Amino acid sequence: MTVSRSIRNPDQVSDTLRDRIQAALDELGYIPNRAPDILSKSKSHAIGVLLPSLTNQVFAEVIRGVESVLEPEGYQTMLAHFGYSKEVEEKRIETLLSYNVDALIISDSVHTPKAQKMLENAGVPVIEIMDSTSSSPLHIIGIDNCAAARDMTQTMLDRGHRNIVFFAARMDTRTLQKIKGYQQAMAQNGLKTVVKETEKASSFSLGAQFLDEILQEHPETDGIICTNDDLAIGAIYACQKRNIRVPEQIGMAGFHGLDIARAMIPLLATVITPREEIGRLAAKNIIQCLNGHPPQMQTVQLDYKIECGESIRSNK
Amino acid sequence: MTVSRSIRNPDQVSDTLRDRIQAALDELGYIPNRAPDILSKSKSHAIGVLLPSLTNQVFAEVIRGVESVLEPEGYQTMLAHFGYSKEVEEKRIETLLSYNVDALIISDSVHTPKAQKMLENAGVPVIEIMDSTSSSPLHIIGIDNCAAARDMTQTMLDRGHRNIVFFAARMDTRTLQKIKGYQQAMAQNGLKTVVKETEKASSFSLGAQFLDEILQEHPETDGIICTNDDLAIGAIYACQKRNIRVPEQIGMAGFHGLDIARAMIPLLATVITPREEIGRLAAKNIIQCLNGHPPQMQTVQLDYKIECGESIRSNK
DNA sequence: TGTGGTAATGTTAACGTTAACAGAACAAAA
DNA sequence: TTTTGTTCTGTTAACGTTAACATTACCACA
Repeated sequence: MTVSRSIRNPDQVSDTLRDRIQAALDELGYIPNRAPDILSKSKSHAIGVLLPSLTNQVFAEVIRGVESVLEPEGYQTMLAHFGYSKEVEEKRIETLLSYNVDALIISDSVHTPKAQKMLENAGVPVIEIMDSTSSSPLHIIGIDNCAAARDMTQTMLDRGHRNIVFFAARMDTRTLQKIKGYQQAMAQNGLKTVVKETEKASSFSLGAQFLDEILQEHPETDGIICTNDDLAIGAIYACQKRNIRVPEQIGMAGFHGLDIARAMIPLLATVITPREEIGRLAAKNIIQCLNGHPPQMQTVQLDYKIECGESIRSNK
Repeated sequence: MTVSRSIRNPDQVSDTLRDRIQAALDELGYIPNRAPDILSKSKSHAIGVLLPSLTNQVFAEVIRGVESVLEPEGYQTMLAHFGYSKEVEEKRIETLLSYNVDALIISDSVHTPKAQKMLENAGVPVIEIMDSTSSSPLHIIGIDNCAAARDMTQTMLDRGHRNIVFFAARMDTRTLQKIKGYQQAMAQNGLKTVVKETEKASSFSLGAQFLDEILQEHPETDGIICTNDDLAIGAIYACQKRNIRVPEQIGMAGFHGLDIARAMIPLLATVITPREEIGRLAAKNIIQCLNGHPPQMQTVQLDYKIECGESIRSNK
């Protein structure tokens, strides 16, 4: 007990004893064991973060935001990912809870019934991030993907692109929202919609492949809006190989504003999303909840920004 | 006790009781608690993975490799990152061990003395990954970064580039190894070396900035080899802006072979590294150790591949 | 010398699960 | 009926830490 005290409240232990204890700790290379504390208090000082993917740059930046807040507060981040599979997500939720995480950050609103029940009964704060249009009963922090895609589509329409196609991948909730926004904008202008989709992950090569296909299927295409920057960039490269001028012949827009999109030539038109801010805000909310201050608003909607770049036509 | 048994060895419990137990579990939404088991057996079924950064694509792919092996074996991956700071690394090692991870995968050979001691006394398998030339006493899985950089430099020399400069960033062990290899190749050919370096992270924009600077400082430069693909790609964009022809005027080579490097125009010359394989092998070794089969070889050196792409001159 | 107070150190119990052992229930054979 | 064996269910202790309480040591002052 005195050792325990000496570590946590050094001033309650006499100088002599404290020095002896410290010497012993150093000699033994003592590392405190968190398990008993987790067991007796059901508090692990770890926050579970459940994301679809880690290789996706977007989520990597969310993580950075989360950790930038949690780390100074002394919380450990416990990451898990489920590869866009609801069944895997269910298992991951159970695993994270079985480790007694103090809170959960999740990134989708649709779950298996069992997962849903676990989240409701978890007894710890749960925050959903990414899409603010989610119908989830949880506290939500994200952007309006539908409106963002609608805005970007309208921007392209305003600049003279008409036969705009949507490149989708990984048909998750957010991509579906973006498609919805694209369709709304097109419908408002009385235009037909074409969506290329796949369950595969978005990538540069997929963008190139989609471009080749769309030229066959819809040679009239003069604009493309993509669910992710990498698709758009891959498609631009494919255009360059075929000597198709961007944006004169085909306009190209991405989503997220990754580092490369803002460095490449032509500068990519894209929707800049506050990924790191989403992570930071989610983490701040978690901390507040854990300190007994539940959030007032159920949904926090963050702003996105349409960046026109050089890959769509310029304003008349 | 019967409930515990019913979950772990259902056939040792009578049908009636098992059904009653199952019904109760379902109704309660029971989630097993791992803490007591961790406490009494010091086994958490979690493996700690300590990386410098998560946002770096390279490490994201290492993680994917690790998880592809650990997950089917029923192990949870516990990720931590230390932003290239030895002090933060020390804290992270302590945290991971305090959670009773069953093994550790780390990614650097230089540690604070305290961290070193913790690793030695951890009592769990520790594997170091990434650089096979490491002087670490641990089991190592990685590639020979020095030889890879030497090979790439020699390849550029063979193809007529002479005034080759090295773009470095984030001066970690691996980057230092690459610089060494570059210097060896240049020295063998009696050529002078120039290294641009910074403690900042590599990025597209840093590559562009470095290019602008090197044109001022060393206008004779006709080749650049970069510690990471993003630097090289950023530098290529900067060349395009200045109407410098790649590879005719300046040859450009990257490192790692990221997805974009293999899709862009011109195709980037790069060293393709087996990042996912490193992760997979490390995880497999961990599993073996935990099953009581310590690895025979201390160091496993994996192959890299020089990919010439279109950003260095073609063979005479 | 004792008294009172404070500073320092010690004791106990609790957390949830499971290994190891103990006991009960039941069936079949003597 | 008792015995023997088998199947099922129950009891106990242990894991390492710390909150809460209990005790001891020490010092100052009368």
